[in-house]
Amino acid sequence: MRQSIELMFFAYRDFTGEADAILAEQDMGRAHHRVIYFVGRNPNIMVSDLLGLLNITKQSLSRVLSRLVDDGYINSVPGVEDKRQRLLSLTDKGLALEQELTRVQMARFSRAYKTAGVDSVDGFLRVLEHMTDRAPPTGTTTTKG
Amino acid sequence: MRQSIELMFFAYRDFTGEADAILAEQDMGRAHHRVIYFVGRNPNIMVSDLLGLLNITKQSLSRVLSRLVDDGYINSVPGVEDKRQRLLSLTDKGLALEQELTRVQMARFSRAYKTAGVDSVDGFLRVLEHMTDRAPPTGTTTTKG
DNA sequence: AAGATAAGTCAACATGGCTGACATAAAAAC
DNA sequence: GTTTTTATGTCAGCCATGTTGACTTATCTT
Repeated sequence: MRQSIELMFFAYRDFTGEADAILAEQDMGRAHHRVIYFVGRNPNIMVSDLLGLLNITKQSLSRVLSRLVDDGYINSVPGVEDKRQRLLSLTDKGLALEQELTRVQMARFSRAYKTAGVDSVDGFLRVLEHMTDRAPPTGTTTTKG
Repeated sequence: MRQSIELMFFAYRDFTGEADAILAEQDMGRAHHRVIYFVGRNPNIMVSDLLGLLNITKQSLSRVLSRLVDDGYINSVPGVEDKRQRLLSLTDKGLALEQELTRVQMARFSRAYKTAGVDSVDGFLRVLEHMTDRAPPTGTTTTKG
């Protein structure tokens, strides 16, 4: 049980470590990564929805997002139905970075999945889902009902 | 695969969230928690070993550790064999806080383990172990060799 | 005696959270 | 059509926690 807590700490630290190193090369941090990642996963997301996903204040987001837009990683276009909104999406440059970052993290998962044995994956994902406060997506890793 | 990355992010955030709230009541942060936790797990650990575990600089640790010693959460006593060392251990007060924090995190794991199904636990731990850069402790969650 | 090690300190800096206050444009409500 | 609410952005400052570099002290090792 205590072992679980400890593993969670080390696993997360190492999980984010590689991506952090790549980001550091472009003078970016984990915050930039999260924005790039969630915009990539949710194309044309509006700012307030992104805030909700990230669970941070708009002032915090602003510092990071402005930089990403200025540097051409993210497009910000006014909504057509509601012109107050800024709809966010990755540029080609942003997509490239997102993929590079995702690649190293996926590689870590692949390696862990392989060495732990594929039988372990289902259980891993099931537990992880139930660790969050969010409603677990129903019918996802349900190999067994 | 991408889902794994996302789950990892949310699971860790929510995993630390409850403890963060308790710590905030005593005007402490996650850094204090980590120190309390690892000192609790490694009684009479010396400072440089703790630094190695936490992977931070002594200057970073100093701010947090000084406070914990001053406020009576942690004992710091010179080593008997090597008087340069400061051996760290939890006081009763420190132990009480550590247990309170660990309790909420263990509760989250219990809940997740229960709802995900006990069959999932072994796989979860196996994968988590292999996610880290550290040599996975051999023979731990090995239900199946 | 000289050098290495364990620990601590001072100073300065970066990142990424936070609050509060305020501005603007557009939509919604009346 | 005026008012209010909403979506966004911005300025200013605070806090926690990480960093580097330089230097001190005590103690152990050689």
